[in-house]
Amino acid sequence: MATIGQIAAELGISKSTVSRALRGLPGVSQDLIDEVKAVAERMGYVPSAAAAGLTTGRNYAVGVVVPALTRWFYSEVVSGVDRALAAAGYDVVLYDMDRNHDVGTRAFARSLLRKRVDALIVVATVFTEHELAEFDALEMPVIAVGPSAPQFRTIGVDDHAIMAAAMEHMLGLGHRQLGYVGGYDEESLSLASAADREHTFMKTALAAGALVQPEWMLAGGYKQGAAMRATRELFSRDSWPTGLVCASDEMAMGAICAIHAAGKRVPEDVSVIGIDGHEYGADYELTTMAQNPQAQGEWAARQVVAEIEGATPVQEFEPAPFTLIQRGSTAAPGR
Amino acid sequence: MATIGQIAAELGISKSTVSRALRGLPGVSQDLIDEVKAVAERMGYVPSAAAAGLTTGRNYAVGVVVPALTRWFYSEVVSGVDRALAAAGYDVVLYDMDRNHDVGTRAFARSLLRKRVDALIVVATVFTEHELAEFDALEMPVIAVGPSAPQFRTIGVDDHAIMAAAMEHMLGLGHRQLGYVGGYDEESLSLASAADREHTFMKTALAAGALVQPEWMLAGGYKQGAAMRATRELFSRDSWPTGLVCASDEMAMGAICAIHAAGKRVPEDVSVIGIDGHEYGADYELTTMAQNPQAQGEWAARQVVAEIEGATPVQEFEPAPFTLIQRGSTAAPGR
DNA sequence: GAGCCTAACGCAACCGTTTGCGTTGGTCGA
DNA sequence: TCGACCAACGCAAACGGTTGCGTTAGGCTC
Repeated sequence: MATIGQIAAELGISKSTVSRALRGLPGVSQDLIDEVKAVAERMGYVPSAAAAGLTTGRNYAVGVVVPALTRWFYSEVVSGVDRALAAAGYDVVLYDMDRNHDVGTRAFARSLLRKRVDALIVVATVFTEHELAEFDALEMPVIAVGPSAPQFRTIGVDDHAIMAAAMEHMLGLGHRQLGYVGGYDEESLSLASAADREHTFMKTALAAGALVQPEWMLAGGYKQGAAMRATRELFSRDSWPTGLVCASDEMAMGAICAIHAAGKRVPEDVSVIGIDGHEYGADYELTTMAQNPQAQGEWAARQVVAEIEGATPVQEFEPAPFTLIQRGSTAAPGR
Repeated sequence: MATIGQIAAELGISKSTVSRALRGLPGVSQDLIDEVKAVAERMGYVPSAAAAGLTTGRNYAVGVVVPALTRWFYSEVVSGVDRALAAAGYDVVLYDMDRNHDVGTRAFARSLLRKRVDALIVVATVFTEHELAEFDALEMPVIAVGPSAPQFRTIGVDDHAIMAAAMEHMLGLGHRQLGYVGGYDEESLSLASAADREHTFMKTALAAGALVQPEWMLAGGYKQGAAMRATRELFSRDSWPTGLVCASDEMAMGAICAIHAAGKRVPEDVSVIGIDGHEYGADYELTTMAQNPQAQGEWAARQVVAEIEGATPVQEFEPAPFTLIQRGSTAAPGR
């Protein structure tokens, strides 16, 4: 509860000296520094970010905009952002859009319009022209995580490439009858990722001469439960693919559950591959093309801090790495 | 980028009048109000929360401390907190402990020590005596979500009661051979919830004369994958229970998957009940004792805002409601 | 028409820190 | 011995709002 002024009065010195001593700036003798710090500790001094920010113009806080915090990918990204930002001494101010697609009324109506943050990290969000103009007006660094956003520096996986790699694995194993579990997550604010993955699946499958029935294209909404339902229905019919390519690990695990429920075996009867690198995948013996959302969040956080501290922003797409984790859910087709 | 002073200069009036006009305070004619607002809009005025907070002492922000943002329960709570806080005009400053059990070095080293937030919401976290003393020193409202914390106003489900209710359902169906999927989540900062649920399971089962083999007590770590593994192992043996009580829905869904993989049927061969009310439960036909973490978060947020705005804090436990959602995963035992 | 009231606005101090610049006293080199 | 120089510290003006109080002018009452 004590202020710098009170510490100064207590010691009979000036506020400026206290301020410098506390921050380790030159111009204060070591003896005085020790003394000031001791008194500050004793008086329970707590610096005011508001007051400091007033003069310096820096808040040591960055805003994080996320479509729906409860979804796996987004929470992983935020977790990574938080970790890296904490290490750099910054706070994270959270904006969960939470099914509210109107970015403008949410994010802007709140602390963006109150100069509370030094920068912004937006996760998998698309913006209108108007909103982009507002961003410009705010004149703060903006970094995007997810599908490439041409307006900002973006980090994310190349959805075409990661799907192509997954297909390469399946086709390499000999699968030529492929199903797809994908669809669109209505809570996401960007459909680009889902569209790209589905597109590349189709293109790659057809190029390899694989058989893809229209009824093998399943809409799982990027959710485990929905994927399980859809897959269960697929295997209640009289024809099914030898391999199932899932646009996310959550859906893949749902699919595996449905396949078991249908009395079939993985991978003997049907192979399953996912995309994401979900924590639970190991227990499900799930083969997957793993990306690392936390690392992407950390990268974005470091980048944003660098820009705040003067680095010149580069406006290009930073492709996040992905790697095949081969486990027990994929094998050569049995028949 | 404009300030109040610049607006005042532009109009040839005083800063105080601009301030009052912008906030709709009395003492300004309607004509002037309109004029000020128009000029503010035109000049792209953005209020500074730091400057306002300096004089008022209010930040319109509350800190949220969470053990691990990526876990279902916590992300749901935070989502609810964010929604309610946004509605009240407050920002949320996030502190993800993220496997870092040392609350002191994380939360306190950051903006708590910089007076950035008006209050604190702590989710399922235990504190040391020292940390509690620090909280007291900060003199700000603190609300807890999760297991009852005697030091704070707490909202959460009564873990004994919710497990007892789940057991009542299973015992009522006639199950007398019960397995348990629980264990401890090593990422949680509080073991009380898991311990209470397991304790009540045991007590209730024994009181009803149910058979519980030691090897039917499964350690799922509150995670879906681990629960699946443990359950798979259980059903690879030669004796198994007729009903499986799971301490969380995630584990229950993992268990269902394992049961299917073992070639058994739900609920014909084994009934499964979960606790939580997870979104995916419906697709899994999962019977569950549903709680509502988002609603708990919202309640905590509203409570904290009330206390910030002067309400006298009441230091008692607020039991969160729960309700049985009966679906297809439970039935009377077949044999 | 004098006195009073009130709406509408200005003045200036204040919130807690930071920072450029001015002021000391002492050390050092020539 | 005398500037020169520097380390160590103080002064005071910002930063951008908020707020208590003072002032003014017009309208009202009796």
